[in-house]
Amino acid sequence: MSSPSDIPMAQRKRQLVANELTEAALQLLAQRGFDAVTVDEIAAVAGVSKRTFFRYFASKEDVVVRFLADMGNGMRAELAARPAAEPPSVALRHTVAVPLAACGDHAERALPVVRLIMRTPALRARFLERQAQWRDDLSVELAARLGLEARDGAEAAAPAGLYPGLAAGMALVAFDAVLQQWSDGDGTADPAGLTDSAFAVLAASLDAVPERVVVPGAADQGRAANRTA
Amino acid sequence: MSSPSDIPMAQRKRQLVANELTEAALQLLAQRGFDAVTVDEIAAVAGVSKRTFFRYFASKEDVVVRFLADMGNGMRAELAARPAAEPPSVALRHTVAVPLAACGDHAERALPVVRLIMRTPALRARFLERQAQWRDDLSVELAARLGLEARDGAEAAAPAGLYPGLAAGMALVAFDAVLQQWSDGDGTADPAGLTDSAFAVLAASLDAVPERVVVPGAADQGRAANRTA
DNA sequence: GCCAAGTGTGTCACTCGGTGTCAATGTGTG
DNA sequence: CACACATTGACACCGAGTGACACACTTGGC
Repeated sequence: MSSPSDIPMAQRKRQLVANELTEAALQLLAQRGFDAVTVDEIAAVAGVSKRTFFRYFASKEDVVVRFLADMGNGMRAELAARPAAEPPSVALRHTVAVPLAACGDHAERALPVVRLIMRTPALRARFLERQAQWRDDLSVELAARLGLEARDGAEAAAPAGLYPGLAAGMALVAFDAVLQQWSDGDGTADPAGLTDSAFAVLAASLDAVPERVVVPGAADQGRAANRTA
Repeated sequence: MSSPSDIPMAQRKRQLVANELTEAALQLLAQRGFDAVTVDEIAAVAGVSKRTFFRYFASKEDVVVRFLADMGNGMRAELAARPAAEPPSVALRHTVAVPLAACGDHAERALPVVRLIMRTPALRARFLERQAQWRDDLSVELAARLGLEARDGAEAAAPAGLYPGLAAGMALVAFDAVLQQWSDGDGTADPAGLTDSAFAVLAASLDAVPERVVVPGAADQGRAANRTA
């Protein structure tokens, strides 16, 4: 970037190639299956070389998973933006509900991709790995939100240190369960409704925040759990 | 196997090669990292050819993940063996506690492997994929245990249909969190204690079984949740 | 002892995912 | 026009994984 004016130009060209590549990839992969399509084919359809494909995507899985990757970024931002007064169950429910709702709204495009991911082992594995990353992100966001500052150096193994990770994990279990139900069906199921149902099950544990935490919205912050210091 | 008498013979030879292979693999991989070791090297150390390696393991990841794979089988069996009177939180806690305790007992061998898996993206991904499989297994086992028979044909998206998957998922979130904490530390942490702490957080939701389920052991199964049918 | 049949293994050749390198091209700046 | 910089294609290369074939080795029957 030698000058400010070529940023928009080169940037747009880059974006255009990326779109072309994802378009070709999703088309071919959804149609013929993940293993039956080579990277060379995808690149050829997009009009570029194999080498260029790998300059845009880290792996063959990446093209597909990236398509849903924005979800993760959106989630962390969404959680950070939720009012501090909300109990964890509500804040986390909205956090996962946003990308899920996006899926439901663009079912025509999202459903085939989600289905492809869910039933292709290699893609499912990469997707779960990404979810684990989201879990860590949500975990620190949640800890900060609740005033449970994780001391970076000494990571205490106390229950209070376990809660954020567990809560974030639970939220993502719900996320995954909804996605699975939705992709198993014919797309007519409502992700929002499924999300509400799932969080109705999880809410009890989500709002039982350990330690000295104040959760204004919750009627009673039972400091129940705290054994095995 | 042309005769019954060669089953023990050939079988033992097979087992011996498999052991040799895993031994060599774990040794090399834990020492030099996953990407820095080729399958040819592993096979050479074990005294066989690359081709033979792939006759025993489906992939390079498989050698490592298989080492912890028995966990999954053990879990389903353990859950099935728990007394029916136990509330889900207790039954599931024991279910995941068994393999976790096994890790703690054989820390010398298990810790390096767990560490390798947890911090190698490719291995972590495959491990999570396997956990997803366990989740499905535990889910059906749990449904059977609670009398929530999943009609195979028509998979209803009702809350009652969501619960088993969520509960199993929560148990595995705890499992994963404990494993992560344990592998991050120096191995002196007690998996059993961590497991108890984790389930103390999750218990409230785990025992809130929706619908007409009877959980004898639980003093109070708040059937709070059940909105948005 | 010899000869099937079956199984495990090594070798070779090959495909495909993924990476490093370099030369060519294009684009914006002085 | 000359210069720097970014992007690309072409090529070579490595490693994972697979298919095919030939060569052992074991086992059982004659």
